[in-house]
Amino acid sequence: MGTTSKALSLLRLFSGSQPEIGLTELSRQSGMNKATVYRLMSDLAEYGFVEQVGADRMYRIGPGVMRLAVLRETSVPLRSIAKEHVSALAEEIGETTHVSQVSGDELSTLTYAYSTKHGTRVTMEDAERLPFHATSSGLSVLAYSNAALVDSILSKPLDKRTPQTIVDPQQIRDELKRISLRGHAESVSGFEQDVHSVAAPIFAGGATVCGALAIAAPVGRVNGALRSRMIAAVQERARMITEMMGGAMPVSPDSA
Amino acid sequence: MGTTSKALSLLRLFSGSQPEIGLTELSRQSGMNKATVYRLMSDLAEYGFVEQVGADRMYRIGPGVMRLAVLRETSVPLRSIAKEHVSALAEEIGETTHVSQVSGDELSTLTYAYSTKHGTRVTMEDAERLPFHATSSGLSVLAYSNAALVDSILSKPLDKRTPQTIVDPQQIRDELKRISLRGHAESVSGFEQDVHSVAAPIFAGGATVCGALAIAAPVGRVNGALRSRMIAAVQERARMITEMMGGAMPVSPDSA
DNA sequence: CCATATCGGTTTATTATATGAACCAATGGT
DNA sequence: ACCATTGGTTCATATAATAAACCGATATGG
Repeated sequence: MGTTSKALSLLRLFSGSQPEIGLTELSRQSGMNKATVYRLMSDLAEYGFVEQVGADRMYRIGPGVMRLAVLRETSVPLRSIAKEHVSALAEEIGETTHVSQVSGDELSTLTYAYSTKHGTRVTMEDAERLPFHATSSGLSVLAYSNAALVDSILSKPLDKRTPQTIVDPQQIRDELKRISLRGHAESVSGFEQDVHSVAAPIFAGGATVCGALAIAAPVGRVNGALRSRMIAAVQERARMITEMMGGAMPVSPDSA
Repeated sequence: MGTTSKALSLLRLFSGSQPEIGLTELSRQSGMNKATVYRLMSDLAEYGFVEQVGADRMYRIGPGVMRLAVLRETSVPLRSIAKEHVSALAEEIGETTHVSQVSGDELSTLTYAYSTKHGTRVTMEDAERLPFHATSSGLSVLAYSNAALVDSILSKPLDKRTPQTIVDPQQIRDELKRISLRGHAESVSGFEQDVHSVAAPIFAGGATVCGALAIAAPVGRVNGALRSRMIAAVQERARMITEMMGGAMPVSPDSA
């Protein structure tokens, strides 16, 4: 594995639930020697990708990534456009909404909004990685992705997150076909027990899928009427986000 | 120069005025061999830091940086807090406002807002690097930075952007002392001809300066009354941003 | 239409950089 | 006082990176 790849892979270890990580723990999680990790993190720090904080000198993501994010949003303003829509959608439907984004073979939460309508709600974690196979967002993205990504995802061991999680590749492929015909994905307890979610894909740069918009609600609150409203609203908002970014809805899957 | 550093230095070549760069041009600007650039960019692309677009396969910043930016904002929400304040301040004062952020020895524009009050305005460029010595933002940051950063910046050749740009290190040091006493910096045509700007520092993580808030207006519109309002407003808003991030105004400079 | 220039991309002998076992100082817990 | 664990460092050895030269494709000018 190349040196640059090793350094970048260290950045992937940070998460919403673990925003700060010490040197020895980074070595443990990455499987790299502590001296190697120290050198790589020093290089990353020099360019602002990480910084050390506190008396125990824990690492966290640094300010240097912000300039790159600003540049990214100049070209593909997914997060800034999505932010407004997830807020409006959360208030319209009264449930948690979120947008996730594809980067290579990873899907991660970009922004989310809670509704104040209920005392309980489905909660989110910043920048959380979502499994493609077990979430409505992931499935709606796969339904419009090229065969290479689908094959890559389905050829790896699929985690059975809940008793309801589908992990048979052929069953997933069949479901992807159905999703591409109806334009949205739906998951009941596939990722988290007792959470019902629906998602629709978002496209950029022509008809390339770049993420998904989803609504998530406790199973007990989702009756037929709410379910219909969720489906219609998530598809309409996803279409609006796509249009605002100058993207286009595709004519068929495997269009990439 | 280490391999990781070479790769990361390539990312610095992207800007608001040059969001897409081809392979050969990257080689030219970086001084590295084209084969080397190709390999390094391939590694960066694998982790989502860059992607290639268009028939000519130009590189641009990729989606992978967004997850890191979300994590960064979880710890230091400077951009999201600043965004609201620069909008409000632009409407309050009627001029262009912006927040910039320090990353190592670089200062770059994080977010900005225009006022709709006038037909002409000072314009900004996304993620633009700002020289410390020639901008009110840069000077207000230096006035509260540790001696190592000040020495580093002032030991390099300073660019005389306009006839009014101060480039004598001793004069700048004297000005930094005055800025730290009054709590704001002011620049008239120091960075751009006929632009008058005032800035105040923003602190995070205790009393560490992390950026600055600035107002910029055409020289001809800045009379005594407007100038006083600009100074008072930028200091008050910078203090509010600092407090919202859990930072603290310092008691004296060189406190880091 | 042809020659030339320029681009993105590739190869591999040679060169440069990275690695990690062993070590150190500091800190916290028993 | 002892032990465990942390962040940080060193340098002989191992590994990866480099870049001159090359290729195919495309665009341009004569």
